[in-house]
Amino acid sequence: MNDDAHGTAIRVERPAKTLRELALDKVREAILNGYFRPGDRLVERDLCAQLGVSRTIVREVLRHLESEGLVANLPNKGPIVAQLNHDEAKQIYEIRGALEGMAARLCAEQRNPAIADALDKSLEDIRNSYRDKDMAGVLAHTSSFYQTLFSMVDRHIAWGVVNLLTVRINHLRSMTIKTQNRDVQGPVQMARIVDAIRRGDGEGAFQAAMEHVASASAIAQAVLSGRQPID
Amino acid sequence: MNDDAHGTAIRVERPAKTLRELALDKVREAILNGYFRPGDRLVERDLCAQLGVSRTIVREVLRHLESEGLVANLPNKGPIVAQLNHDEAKQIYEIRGALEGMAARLCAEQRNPAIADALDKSLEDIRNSYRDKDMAGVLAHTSSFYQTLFSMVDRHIAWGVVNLLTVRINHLRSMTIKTQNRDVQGPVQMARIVDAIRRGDGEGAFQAAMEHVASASAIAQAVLSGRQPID
DNA sequence: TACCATATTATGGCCTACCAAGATTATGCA
DNA sequence: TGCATAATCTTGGTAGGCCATAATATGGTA
Repeated sequence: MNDDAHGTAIRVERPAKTLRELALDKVREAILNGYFRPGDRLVERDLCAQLGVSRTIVREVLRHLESEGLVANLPNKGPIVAQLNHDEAKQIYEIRGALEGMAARLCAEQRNPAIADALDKSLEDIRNSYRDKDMAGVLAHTSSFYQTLFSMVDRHIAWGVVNLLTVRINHLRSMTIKTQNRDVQGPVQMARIVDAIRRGDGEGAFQAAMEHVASASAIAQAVLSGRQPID
Repeated sequence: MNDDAHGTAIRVERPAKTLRELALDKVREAILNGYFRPGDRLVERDLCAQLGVSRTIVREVLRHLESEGLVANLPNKGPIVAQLNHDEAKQIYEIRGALEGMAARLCAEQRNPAIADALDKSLEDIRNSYRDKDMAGVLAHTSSFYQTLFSMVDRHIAWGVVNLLTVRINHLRSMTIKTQNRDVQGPVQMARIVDAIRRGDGEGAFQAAMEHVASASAIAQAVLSGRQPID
C-alpha cells in the first residue's frame, strides 16, 4: 500500500521545506531585491524579530549566505551585506564565460537535435518576456536556457557553480537586460549559440557563448561605472 | 601608543579564530583524512561530545560543510559524509581544467617573467617533496602552484571556486600523486605550462593546463574503477 | 571648555535546556 | 510467530542566558 507499489507518479510535492530553508530564501531574496543594501549590517537579533525565528536559524542562514558570497563577516563587527566591486563582477562573468562556453561546446559535440530544440524553446520564452516587458520572466527564462545547456550534458556541478556565482551579480543582470537594444542583441547572441550547437560546431558554440557573456560583462561594467545607458 | 603610531611590524598574529572556525577545520580535516568515511552519519550530539562544543556550533559547521559539498543532508535522516561518484569526480576535474586553463592563458598573456619564475619555484618544491616521498608536501605545493597561477592574474574568485571543488576530490588527489610515474609525469606536464607561459604562448599554456588536469582525471577514474595502479 | 576616565549599551560568540515530530528499534501480547 | 504499541534516537526548532569586546554616552576635573 506504499508509494513504491504504485509508482511515484502522484507523489505529493514535499512541502517539507524546513523553516531554515524558508528563512534562507527570504533573506537571500531580501538581499537580491535590495531590501537590504550592500554594506548594511545584518544584526542577528533584529533579523530574528523580522523573520520571527530563533537566533539559531538566523545564524545558520547567515553562515550559509556567507558561503554563497552574499554576506561578508567583519571580525569583531558582524555580518554585513557583501558589496561587489567592478573587478569581482568582471571575474564572475569571466568564469561564467569559461563554464558556459564549455557546456555549449559539449552540447554541440553531442549532436542531439533535442538539445537545440529545448534551447530554442527557452529562447522563445525569453523573446516573449521581452515583448511583454516582463523582466522577471526574462531573467527566469535566461536562467532556464543556461540550465538546459548544462543539464543536457549532465553537468550539474558546473551548473551549481554558475548558479552560485550568478546570485552575486543578480542586480547587474537585471540591469543589463534593461539596456538599450539588449532585447534584440541578447536573443540574437543566444540564437548563435543554438545554431552552432545544431550544426555540431563545438568551437563555434564555445565562441558564441563566450561572446554573449562578454557583452553582458561589458554592459555591467558600464553600469557600474555610473554611465548607465538604461531604460 | 597604539600600533599605528609605530607601524604594524610587530602586530601580534591574531589568534582570533573563533571556536566555530576551529571546529569547522577539525571536522573538515576529519572527513578529508578519512576519520569519517563517505556515508557515515554525522550525529549532532556525538559531534558535540567529540569536539567539546555546543550544538549551536556543530549545526553551523554541518551547514557550512554542506555548502562545501562535503556533507549531504538526507531529509528526515540527518547529515552524512557525502560520497563522490565517478561522474561527479569527472565533472570536477573538467571544471578545474577549464578554470586552470583560463588562468594559465591569462598568465601567458601577461608577459611578466616574474610569473614563470614564481611557478618554477613551486615546481621545484614539488620535485623536492616527491624526492623526499613527502606526499603531503606534494599536495601542498601543487596547490600553491595553482594558487600562484590564479593570484598572479588576480583571479581570486576563480581560485576560490577551484579550491572549493578541490576539497571534494582530495582523497583522489592523494591517490593520483602516488601513481606509478606520476612523480615524473606530473612535474613534466606542469613544466610545460610554465614554459608556455614564459614564451607568452596563451593557447599553449591553456592546452598544457588542460592536459595536466585531464591526465589526473584519467588516473582518478582508474583508481575509482578499482584497478588501482598504486604504490 | 577641553579632555579623559568610567559607565552603559549593542552585539556577536557561545552555552544549556527544553519541546515537537518523524523514524527506528524494542517490547510485549495475542 | 506476527503485529501493534511503546520507548528511543535524532533532527528541527525555540528560549533565554552568560561573557567579551567595541562603540557610545556620561560625567567629572583641570
